[in-house]
Amino acid sequence: MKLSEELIYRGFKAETTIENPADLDTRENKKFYWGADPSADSLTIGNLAALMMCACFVRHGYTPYLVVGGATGQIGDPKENGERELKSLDEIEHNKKCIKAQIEQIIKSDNVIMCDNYDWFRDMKYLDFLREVGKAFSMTQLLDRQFVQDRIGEGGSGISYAEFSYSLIQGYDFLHLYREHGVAMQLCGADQYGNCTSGIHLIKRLENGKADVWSTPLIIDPITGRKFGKSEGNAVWLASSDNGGGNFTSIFDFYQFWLNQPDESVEYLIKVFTLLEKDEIESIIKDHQKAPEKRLAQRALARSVTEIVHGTKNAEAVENLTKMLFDKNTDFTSFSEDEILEFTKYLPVAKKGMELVDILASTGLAESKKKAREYLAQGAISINGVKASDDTAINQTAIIKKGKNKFAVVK
RNA sequence: GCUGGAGUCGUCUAGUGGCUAUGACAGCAGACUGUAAAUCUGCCGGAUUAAGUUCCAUCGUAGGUUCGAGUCCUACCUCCAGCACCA
Repeated sequence: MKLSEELIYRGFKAETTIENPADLDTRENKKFYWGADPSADSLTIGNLAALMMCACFVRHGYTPYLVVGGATGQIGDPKENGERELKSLDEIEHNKKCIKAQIEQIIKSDNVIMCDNYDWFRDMKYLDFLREVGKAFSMTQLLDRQFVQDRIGEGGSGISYAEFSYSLIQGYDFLHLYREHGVAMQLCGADQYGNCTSGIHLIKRLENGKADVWSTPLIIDPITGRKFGKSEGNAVWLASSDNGGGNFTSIFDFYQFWLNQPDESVEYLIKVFTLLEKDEIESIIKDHQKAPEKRLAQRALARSVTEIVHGTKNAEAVENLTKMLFDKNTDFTSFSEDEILEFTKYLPVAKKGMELVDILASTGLAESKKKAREYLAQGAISINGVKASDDTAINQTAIIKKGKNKFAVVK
């Protein structure tokens, strides 16, 4: 499949300045740029969708310039509904490192070029910036942008000068990469399209050059219609919370997230988030439609995404784990030492001898002891496959289950 | 700078001195299912208890008035609108 065909097949096409997608196949300048701000110490599956698109370009011979926004991250990309908290410089430094590692894990290619826009902003002088970049923008145009309109005026939440200027900074990135490396195309999520066009504008204005933007639709939660992202509070993180990774998403939960996708979304998600070929996808979807209760498509999706993000070994392990934990015939008391040991790598662990309520709270199965009691009363908790309703001490090795797909090990 | 309006749970929202801060969405759990969707039921600040038992917190921040404050007063912060100043 040609690049243009694949992009459209996988649903990676939203607004773009490229009139005929087929131009992408024959384009001489096969360099593109994509950027992410270090606003957290992990990317989410929203970023992953854009990265999968980048990977698609890379597979077709494009050279990626991947920018971590050390400078833009210090300002913050304006949201629709309110000013962002400024991050401390230390935090940004830390976030940059984490995000870089994640990007490298997903875009595997020898000619990836990683950049940090702080490198070219560090020594930028304010006056120089205004004279060169500021002069190239008309205030009317800037004020006309949708998010500015949303935030200024009746019912708006206001916007600071700093955030207002964000788009110029990002625009300058594009100009810089165009000048220094001859990059003439930017990839982005549809929400960034406006920012990207600032770059095009600058390149045209100052270099009399032609540059393009290609954007991918935002990944929308099909049920709620909201996008997946950290601002929405329903983030699925790429970083794993296993081995003390804080509030991120454990590999097991990550896998479960995909496995639980409704039938209506699975085809769309599998195209975006996996590297499976068209005929593979088609045959999976066909089989899936014949027997949706087998969740074949969800399984393929979950396996494949987990593999991309967390590696084959982890993906295999949680897939296995899932099989054992969800098989109706499983006798929970018959697991071997080795199997239990394997569980503890991916599931929260509590020491035996503790009260059940404490176990639930300390493993995070319940957010608080109060919740733990509530779950017990509702019959949401089972021990080794048997429903529990009382708060007793657990003195043997056991698998605790809360709800449909949250587990912990007592050992 | 002046005048007026606004700030309530993750989000939107009701609440003009009276005890228990509405309602919706999102989220979580139960039933039914296929670890799906839809539907029905319950929960939805924290701790504590055999127990809705008791305690604490909470309507932008800090004070005050009052037996009693989300509600009234004062100051401050943030936002919006209009006017003025400066152009």
